[in-house]
Amino acid sequence: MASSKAKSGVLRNAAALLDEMQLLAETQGAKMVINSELWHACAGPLVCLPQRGSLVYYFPQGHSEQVAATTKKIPNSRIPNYPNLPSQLLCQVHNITMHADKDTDEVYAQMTLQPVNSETDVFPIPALGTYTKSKHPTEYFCKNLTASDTSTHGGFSVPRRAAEKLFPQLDYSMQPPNQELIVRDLHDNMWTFRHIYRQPKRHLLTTGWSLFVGAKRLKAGDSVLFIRDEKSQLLLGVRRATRQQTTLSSSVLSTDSMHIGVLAAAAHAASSGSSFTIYYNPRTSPSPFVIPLARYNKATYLQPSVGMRFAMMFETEESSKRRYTGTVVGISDYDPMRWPNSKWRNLQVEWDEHGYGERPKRVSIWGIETPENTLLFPSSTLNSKRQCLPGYGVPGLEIGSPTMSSFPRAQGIPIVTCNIFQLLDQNWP
Amino acid sequence: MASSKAKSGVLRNAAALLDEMQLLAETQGAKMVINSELWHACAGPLVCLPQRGSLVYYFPQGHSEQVAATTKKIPNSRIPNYPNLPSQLLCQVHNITMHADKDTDEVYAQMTLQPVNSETDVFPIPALGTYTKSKHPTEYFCKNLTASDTSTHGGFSVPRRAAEKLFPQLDYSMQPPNQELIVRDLHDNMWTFRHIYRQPKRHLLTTGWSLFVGAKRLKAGDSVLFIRDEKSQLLLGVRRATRQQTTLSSSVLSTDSMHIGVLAAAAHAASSGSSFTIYYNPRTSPSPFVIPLARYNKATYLQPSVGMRFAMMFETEESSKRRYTGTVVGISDYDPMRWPNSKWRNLQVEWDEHGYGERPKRVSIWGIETPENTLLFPSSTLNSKRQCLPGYGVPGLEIGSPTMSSFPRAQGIPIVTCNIFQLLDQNWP
DNA sequence: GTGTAGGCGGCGGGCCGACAA
DNA sequence: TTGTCGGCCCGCCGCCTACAC
Repeated sequence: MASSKAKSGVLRNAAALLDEMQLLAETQGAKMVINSELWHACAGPLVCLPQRGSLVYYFPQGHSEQVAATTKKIPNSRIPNYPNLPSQLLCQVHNITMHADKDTDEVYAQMTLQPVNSETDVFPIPALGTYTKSKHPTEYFCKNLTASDTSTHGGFSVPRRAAEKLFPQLDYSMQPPNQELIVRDLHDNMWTFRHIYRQPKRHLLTTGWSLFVGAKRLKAGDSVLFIRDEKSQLLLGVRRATRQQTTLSSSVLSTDSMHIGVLAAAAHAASSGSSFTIYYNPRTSPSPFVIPLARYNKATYLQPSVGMRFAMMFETEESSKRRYTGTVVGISDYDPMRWPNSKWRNLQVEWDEHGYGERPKRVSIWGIETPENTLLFPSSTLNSKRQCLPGYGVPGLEIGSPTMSSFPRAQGIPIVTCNIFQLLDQNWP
Repeated sequence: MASSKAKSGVLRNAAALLDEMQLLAETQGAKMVINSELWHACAGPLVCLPQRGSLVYYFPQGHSEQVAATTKKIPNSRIPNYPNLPSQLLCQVHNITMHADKDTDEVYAQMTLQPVNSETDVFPIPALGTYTKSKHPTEYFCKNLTASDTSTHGGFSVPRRAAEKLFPQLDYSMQPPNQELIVRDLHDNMWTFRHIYRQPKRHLLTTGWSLFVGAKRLKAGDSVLFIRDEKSQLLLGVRRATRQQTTLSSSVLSTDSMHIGVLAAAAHAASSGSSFTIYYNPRTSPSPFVIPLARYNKATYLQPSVGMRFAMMFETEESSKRRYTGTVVGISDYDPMRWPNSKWRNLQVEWDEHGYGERPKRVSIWGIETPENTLLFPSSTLNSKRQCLPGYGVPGLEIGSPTMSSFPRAQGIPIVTCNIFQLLDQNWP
């Protein structure tokens, strides 16, 4: 909070304005609770958030990677070392909130992290109901917008299965069958679309659609997604094509200062015992850098070894999940000078498949599945269900469930109803 | 520069993308040289930039103020102290470039500052011609947009004197007199407007105007400004109303991290002897925080005292300058805990006039004019002309010059053709 | 089943006056 | 001198059908 002393010296009108803005921001933050399922739908099927009150490891290197990806600048060598900042910092999640950029609808999460010395050094924090639960929608579809979808010339062509699965049933006795859809976005804005079923048999959104495209500044290649949440509300989200993404909004801080700011803030919190605040941008960040302690412990229970086989989840073009397999070919520091003995991306890997969507040459142990970590914790993986921890549970086990089979899956992915061992046997040489 | 080692570990496609973006940004920065006069017109009549190669004092407190004003958040108490970072850091300007935000046209300057130990510890840096000279346009006008100007219904009503002064002469034998204007903006985009002179006698911009309003997303209350530069080119700039300004583009760094990043970057540069990069947003920052050494020395030559009379320049609504007078009522640390003995805003002042546009209750000595500092350096103020250092020279002396009198001045400001002593006598009790 | 293009009707963008402040 | 509004026209937004793949 701003102390009255700090304010007294500032320009009077400026201070008043600041107060007003701050209040406004806080008020909005308080009343504007983002729909969790829609947020996760926009974030992607692999993204999970830690729970409020839970313990996590914070990885400064991963946070730096997110800054680099956001600014599209690799930090130069002028970044100082922070000898007191470990490569992984045990923290309790004091607060976590979901947000979406007012302009771009880009989803992000704000977390306040409190460094702690041990797993027992925690502060009891009441959970906030289901708000921070990472709940992925079970009914949704995501469509990559075509030139026709985004042109001013016409409306939006709704994939048949999507309309049948998500939209209210049409009265097919009408000529032509049509209805008005009212859908809400991440900011709780209402959008109304005319949904019509026309010859040749197809579902279209006409009136209202171009307003939406214009307001969100959608271009061909961007995606829209519709979901039906647990209350059966129809909701609507947006995902930008990776090419455009956020225009690097510098003009405030130099990229060097951003990198320094991220590290210095964590270092200061670690040494002073105070909390610090970070933003996590799931679609910008190359990898998550706030990892639940349980997941970390599970993954690091066994030492990795060169030659070890593993699998890892990736998001497909159609916003579903796809497992790729590979082999660990080396274990070494990613940045030996700055972060010696860090577990961040210390596994050098080779992938069984090449081409179509590059995959990282270095991964962290908690980012992959191995026969070992699955073997040792079968019960916890069975309990993970679709709640959180995707890619760390054993999603292959659930493929046959009604939840998963109810939605079209990516082409070319074998439907596997066996367990993890069979799965690994099938795909691995 | 990014070391090859740093890159080798990153995702391959990500690294390639980053390189590409970096190259692109550098190329654009290199070829896209912003018109200095237009930049200064947009920045305002009081804004001056230090010269490349010159010596300056960098004030971390002022930089923090800019961050606070940008994010509209006052930093909380979690910001660490940087005992090795002095309240003013002597630096050489290694590089300075003018920029404008692609989206908002907001002007800002990027500076690379090299901390130096003394005035003799400098590195010879070739000046870049006139590029970094702070040259304010002599012929310009700035109009606050009305509801009619920005509505889709009509065009733009050009103030008579502006059209006559800046636009090419119309052929008044035509019925009605009209011409096509081609004007360039900060990004070198070309805009064409139909300029027509109609009954009742008035100048209007019609065709093309609404495109411009739409593209720049101008609203009533924003300002447009036309200038004619030294090559007599007609140029066009934009200024947003202070209310909207930049939407705080967080979602990357927490405001705390920004404040920490600013201070830590400067502290690191100071202790390691490396350079650091900052952005200066003249229309957001409450006060400039990179002060030319010469100006600082001139201002601090005499000790300020309680009861001292002074004058200070402010920008008027019409983008001209206006001098306000006041009295020093106290000298004390602005932030005694964090920045003891800092000269930043260490003067508490009272203003002779109240109301209409709040003025700061604390100022820095280099921000004001006193009879003393004028007395001691009369020759340098006479040489300053209209090049740079406005508000620190004695602009009152130039008011009678052809340059100044050639343009309409703000209403209600007495035209003063006397020197600074008479001026002070006139306005002060 | 879905992307794209031609046809064309209607509505609002935008140019002109008029009028008032 | 200049801000705003009524009138009105034509350009293009956007809804339809048609057709290709």
